[in-house]
Amino acid sequence: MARILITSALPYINGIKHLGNLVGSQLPADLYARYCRARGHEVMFICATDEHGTPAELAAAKTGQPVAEYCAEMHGVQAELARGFGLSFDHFGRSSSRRNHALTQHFAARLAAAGLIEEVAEKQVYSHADGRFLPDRYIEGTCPNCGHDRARGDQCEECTKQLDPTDLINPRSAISGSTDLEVRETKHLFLRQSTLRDTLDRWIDSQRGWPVLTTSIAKKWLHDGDGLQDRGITRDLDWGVPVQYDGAPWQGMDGKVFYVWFDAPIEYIAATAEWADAHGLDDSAWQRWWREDMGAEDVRYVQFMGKDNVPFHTLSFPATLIGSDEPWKLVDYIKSFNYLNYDGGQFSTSLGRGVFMDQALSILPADYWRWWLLSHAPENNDSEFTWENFQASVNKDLADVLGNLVSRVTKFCRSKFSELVPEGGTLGPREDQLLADLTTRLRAYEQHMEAMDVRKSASELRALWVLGNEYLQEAAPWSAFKTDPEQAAAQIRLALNLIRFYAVISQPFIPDAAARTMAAMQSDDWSWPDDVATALNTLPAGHAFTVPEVLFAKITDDQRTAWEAQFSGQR
RNA sequence: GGGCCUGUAGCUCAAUUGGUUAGAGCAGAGCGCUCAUAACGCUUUGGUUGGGGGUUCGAGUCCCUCCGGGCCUACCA
Repeated sequence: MARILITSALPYINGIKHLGNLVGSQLPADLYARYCRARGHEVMFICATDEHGTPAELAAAKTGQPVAEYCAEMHGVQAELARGFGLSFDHFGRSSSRRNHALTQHFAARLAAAGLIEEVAEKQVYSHADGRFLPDRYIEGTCPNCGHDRARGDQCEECTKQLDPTDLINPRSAISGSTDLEVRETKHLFLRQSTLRDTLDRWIDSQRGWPVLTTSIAKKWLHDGDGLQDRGITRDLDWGVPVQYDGAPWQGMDGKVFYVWFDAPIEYIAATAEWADAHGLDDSAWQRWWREDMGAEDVRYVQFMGKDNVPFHTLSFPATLIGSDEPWKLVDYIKSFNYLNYDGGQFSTSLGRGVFMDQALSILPADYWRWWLLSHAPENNDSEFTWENFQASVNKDLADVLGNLVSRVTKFCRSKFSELVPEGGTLGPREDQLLADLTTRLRAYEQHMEAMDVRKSASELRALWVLGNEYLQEAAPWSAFKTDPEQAAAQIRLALNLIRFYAVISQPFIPDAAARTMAAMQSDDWSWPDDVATALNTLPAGHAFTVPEVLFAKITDDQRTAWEAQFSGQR
């Protein structure tokens, strides 16, 4: 039994996430967490909402709520949706928690003590009308290069030229439209991560088997141009972790907060502390996951994230942990994902294009989404959601191959025998062959799951389901029943056990259907089938079961067409 | 501009890292079965691996070049 720490990239607080966000981090992390638990490992699966930053403040302002209230509400919404999708977090925390405030300030102090914090005076654009400093992208104006009149302060989207806000002609606030802007000097803290470049480089080199996507992004940032740049880790905002606090090793930072990308990863640790608090445990309970001097030396730590998050997890966060000069647990494996597109374009929150988590659950059960998203996870490339593909995959895989198998076996048994596992008969070479095939494929499935090869795991699982249909076709208990009912009884007894077996191994992908199946088999034996023959003897003759409701209703053409229209944009 | 990823059957993807005749699922065609959600099984059609050139006994895989798609480029998170 191993101890496995799993974190999913934190979903940002400003709204409901779409399916692309879900499949890029939380969902595959959940798959892995469920699998590890099923194998008997001790798992700590952590996620949280990322609540700080300008977008959160603006989103709150839009609703007219105080930002703290807005975040609390949205956290509740996201937590509910996570439950709806069956995301089995041990704790779903908040980066605005007291724990994160304390830890973020702790790390900042440690980094300062190690000489890794530098005060830098910068010039930034201040908007009088908005009463705030504006991040570059929140300043709009005319591009000096191509004349596009909606160029942003960081880059012109029309000609892709990178800009400085002061380059813009007729700059204005993207928030209010105000042109009453002023360049002001403001003091910020920088993390001197450039001094850790070689350390980080060696650390990344020492990792084996990380996805190319992960290492290539990290290497780019380490070696591109002048190499790894120092980063500002504070901002002129109200909502966040205060930079000036009791015991802070600097002065004059009042009214500033730490930048989200400094405090968000620290929330992985803080959320584990929140978990301990929520369970009435003391600090040692979370420290044994995070401190190598307090029991975390045998922990394997795996992170899941979309590719946009890679630089922060390969460089900034490790720099924070290493720079603290305390024995914090570093990540062992970073599983990163490409993007999921929607029907020929990108998901768009602003245009309401694509399917969002709340909408998804309102039209179909979570398992449908989980199965499609995971079996099409964008591991090697960006992938694409189309309704046609969704309908075809879900109907074939879930309804026909798995759902119908459960249906045909249980109904056959009910009509020819009873709602009890039938007794009598013996198993023969055909059954031995099935056990051998199941074992081979199950071992392959386990290997893919352990390697976090999501798509391959899905296709192997599906192949395991297919073995059941192949066996039934060959054994043909409906024929055997006419001449040798005992033979049919033995076959169906095996098939009923196979259904429970499928519930166990499918649970990481489709937990709801697995639970319903297990309930129908009137069992609660979720133990992993280390030995297939033993697993297929779990339900003895005479054991009662029920015929479950249709496990997966098919998606009709009418539904597909309607949804296609409904989600095409303009939410 | 620079960097990275990518292009394989109508569609979605594999191919043990250079090794026999490029494989699966879906869709299509044919046959079988009748327990089942018109479900299942078997067989089968379908490929100049984006184009061109090169290295090699051997290239989907390595190199060059051209074409297409995507991402990143540090103040969105």
